[in-house]
Amino acid sequence: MATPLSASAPADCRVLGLRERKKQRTRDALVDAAHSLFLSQGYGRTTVDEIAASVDVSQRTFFRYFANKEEVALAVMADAEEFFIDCLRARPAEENPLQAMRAAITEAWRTLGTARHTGPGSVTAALELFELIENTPTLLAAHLRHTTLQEAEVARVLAEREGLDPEVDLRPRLLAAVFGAVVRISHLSWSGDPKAHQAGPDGMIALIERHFDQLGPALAGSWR
Amino acid sequence: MATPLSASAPADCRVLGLRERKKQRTRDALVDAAHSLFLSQGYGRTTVDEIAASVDVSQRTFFRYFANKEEVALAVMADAEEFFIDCLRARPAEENPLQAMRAAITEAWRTLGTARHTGPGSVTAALELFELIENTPTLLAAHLRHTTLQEAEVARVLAEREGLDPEVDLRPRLLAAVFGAVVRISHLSWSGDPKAHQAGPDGMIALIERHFDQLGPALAGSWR
DNA sequence: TGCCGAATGTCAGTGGCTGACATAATCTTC
DNA sequence: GAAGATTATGTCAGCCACTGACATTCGGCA
Repeated sequence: MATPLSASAPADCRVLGLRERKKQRTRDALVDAAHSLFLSQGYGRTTVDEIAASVDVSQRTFFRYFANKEEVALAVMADAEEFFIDCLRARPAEENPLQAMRAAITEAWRTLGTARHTGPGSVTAALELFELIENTPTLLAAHLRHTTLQEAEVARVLAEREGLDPEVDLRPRLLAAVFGAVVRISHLSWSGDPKAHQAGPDGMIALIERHFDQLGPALAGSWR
Repeated sequence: MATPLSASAPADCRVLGLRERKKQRTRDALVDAAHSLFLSQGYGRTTVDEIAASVDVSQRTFFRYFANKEEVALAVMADAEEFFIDCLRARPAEENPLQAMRAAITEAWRTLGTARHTGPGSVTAALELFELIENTPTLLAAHLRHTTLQEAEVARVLAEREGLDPEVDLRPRLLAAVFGAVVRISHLSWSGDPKAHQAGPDGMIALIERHFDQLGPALAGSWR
């Protein structure tokens, strides 16, 4: 379902009607305009009117595309998360849950990394978003909430892979939540470490791997 | 520092001046009024004006006590979380990190459970809040954000206990985040299970323990 | 008692967000 | 290709969360 990152899909432009294409274009334009405004002036000092005006649509139209101001900022992230879930679903059944999750997230990052290297909707642009989100309380809150919703979906996928009922067995939801926590801490480390930014997606993958490797030791009885 | 739950501290009323006591009273009144309004009408259908009016205070005053509408709803939770951190700090140094965390949270729940059984600010009232938070997107988002801030503090405490630098060693932040995830899933299970509500704090403790016990199995290679 | 500072009230204004209705653009069907 | 059904958009009015500025009142204290 989800294409790598939100911006206009190159294919299937012909099959969709004019109406759908137009909608996609204004949506993308809104996301791009919002991003550049947010990154240059900051989230709080950017009004919805500004965003709408810079795409020549009314404020009312903006709110027909996005439920609120946060959503336009998190749209790219949301697509990336959905893409991760698609990757997870596609993992072979032989892999155990933890293996599948780790494989899915590195695969997701690598795919997104090769898809587009520049411009709005690129990985580097998406990475800039992390800083913005982390430094904007409202955005961080909205992002965390969205993440927990995705975790519920991840838990469902895991339960299905293993033929379990997620209402009864605690492990799917537990693993999904722990996985989410590890990824989040990795993102946090990433945005606190300028060196990691150069490496692009690979740097992020390496960071996530390091954190996963420390998961066992962190939960071990003694840290000595 | 933190007293068990927010409502008026019984002691030290005499030492504080009239001014401070009055402030504490209006603050508590605002929290109580907000809670009963939120629980009866819902969060979204309650205006700040209503809350302020039912305590005979101007809207402007409300916003001098609470930065926003969410804060008044989460005030009790925030105090409880801070109390947990105090419990964690007080754990003996011999305990390993995971032991200390588990001990601290059961201790926190037990203390809060025995402190007050009825009325606003009681544990049962606090438990009702979980449902409200979980069913109110805005509140859930704000709560999750606040939780991650607390996790940073937890990570600092853990690092200090073990004489580590939380900037270098990944384990403190990792364990704090995983712990937060486990507690959150427990809260979620709790609010989805009416049976658990009867047992009060003990029911919650039992749920958290069960989830912790499943943490190892969830992270194990195979689930078969 | 009288002064200082802190808490509160009032007021005006900004900005996010929504419902209702009218208009204009696309899609459909003949 | 025109009529009519859908759907996207604009406009307008309004609610509500939140803020700055200024005036007023109240508690602390000499």
